Amino acid sequence: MIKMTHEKIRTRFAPSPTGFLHIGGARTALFNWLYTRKSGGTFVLRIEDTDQLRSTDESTRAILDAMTWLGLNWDEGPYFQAEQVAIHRDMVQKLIDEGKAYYCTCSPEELNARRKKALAEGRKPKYDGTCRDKGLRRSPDSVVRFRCPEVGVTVIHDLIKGDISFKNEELDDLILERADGYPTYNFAVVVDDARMEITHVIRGDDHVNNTPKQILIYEALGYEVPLFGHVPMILGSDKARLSKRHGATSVIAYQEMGYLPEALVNYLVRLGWSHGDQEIFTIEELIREFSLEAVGKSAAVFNPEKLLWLNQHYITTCPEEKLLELATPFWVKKGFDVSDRQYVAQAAANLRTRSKTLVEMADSGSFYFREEVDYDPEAAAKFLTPEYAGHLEAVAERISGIADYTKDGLEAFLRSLAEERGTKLKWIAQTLRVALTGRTVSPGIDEVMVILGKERVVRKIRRAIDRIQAGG
RNA sequence: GUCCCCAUCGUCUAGUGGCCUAGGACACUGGCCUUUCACGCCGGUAACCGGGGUUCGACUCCCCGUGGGGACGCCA
Repeated sequence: MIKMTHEKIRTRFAPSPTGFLHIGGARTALFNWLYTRKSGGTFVLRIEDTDQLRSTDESTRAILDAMTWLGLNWDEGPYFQAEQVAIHRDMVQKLIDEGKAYYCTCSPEELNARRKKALAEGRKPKYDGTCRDKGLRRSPDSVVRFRCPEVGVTVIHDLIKGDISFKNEELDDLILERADGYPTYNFAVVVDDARMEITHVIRGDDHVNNTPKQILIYEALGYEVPLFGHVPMILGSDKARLSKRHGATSVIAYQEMGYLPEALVNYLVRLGWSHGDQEIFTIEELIREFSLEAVGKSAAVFNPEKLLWLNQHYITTCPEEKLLELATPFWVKKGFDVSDRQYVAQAAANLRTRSKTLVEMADSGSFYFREEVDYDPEAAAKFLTPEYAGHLEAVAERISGIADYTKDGLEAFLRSLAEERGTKLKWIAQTLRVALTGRTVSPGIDEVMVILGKERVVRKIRRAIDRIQAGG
């Protein structure tokens, strides 16, 4: 309770703007966000755009949009790393002045050749120190390398994985500043995290091997070393790193496929983190219960089926007004008239228990919006026949006389009609189903009739009868 | 190749030395409900990688092996 300001937690999410927000990145951002919200800290967004060739504004935009969609709001930023080059250069100079870094003129080609040779000979392909003690000065194509300690051990006290130690001799004299004057990732990330006073660095565990080098740089610069938490990777069904081969990996793609952000967040958080046997979490619960200690240490396989299940859960349980908002755009995209909100809301409510995604809902509910029924050939061949035409005629004739035009009233009407006509409800229901929806699969036919309303029902039945009389 | 990490049902996981003849969830599956399809309800199949220790007692601790992942860029 004392020194609150000093203990305030500051985290960051630092994507590089070279593509869309990836599922894995989204989970990392989510863990950072939850950890920060739980502790009342500050969540910083920083765009790592020091790679001038690959960074694009479109990617930055896309990443911001995806985070917003997921509800991962940030408190500071976005900061752009490339805007800090002057500071990065000062820091590099400081290291050179102190003898902690040196200029190197080995060409990329040479380095590549040496790397290949080392690998072929079974050695670790680290920089061989050619320029380390040459005392070179800056030149047009020189780079700056870190003078890495050759003895000693560097240990990471990881919040998720526990202590991890590395022998410094295994580490490399990594490049700090490129020939183009821009800092490399491992240097820029240290300077920026330190300057932004990041207290907890939560990131993917593919960064574990970079961490000892970064710790050494923090120390060389005289900065305080933050706490680290490395979250395990997300794998595809073949246990290989998740990639496009395994299906959609972009967060926005899931939005387009009709997933709810709540579902994706809930799925992602349970991939690696757990809280007893609980599967469904509200955001409030997550903020309350989340902890890095409960994050597992092993990589997790991405399972689209479970995501689908969660999506269905959120579709079936969200409030009706919310559902209307969610579903409408997908029908708009199909070119349907959605001006009657009441009608759209009823259609969506009617379809929610049988839709795993909003796209599925929009597809299976198209009949609600199409005047012309799009008959499934097989279904029409089986039910839109002279044999069943009488059922349709009867319904069309009697429908205006149905006083209790509700689900129950219609069910009673159809049952008595079946009895009257000496058949089973099943045959009348299926025939009606094909006439009204074009398919043999649909929501309960009485519900469909209620939502469609008498006029539409009669029009569709007339059309079906015409079709039968025309001989299919 | 070297270094680092990991290892419970097909998948996500619970489990922190005895409560485990290992629990939940997804998927799969049998049944019920039923105007089709879903939903819902009831039930089922399915796992502690292998070998050594430590201990009265190991899924839980230690070691080795095996398997998987990651890193080894003037990418991040």
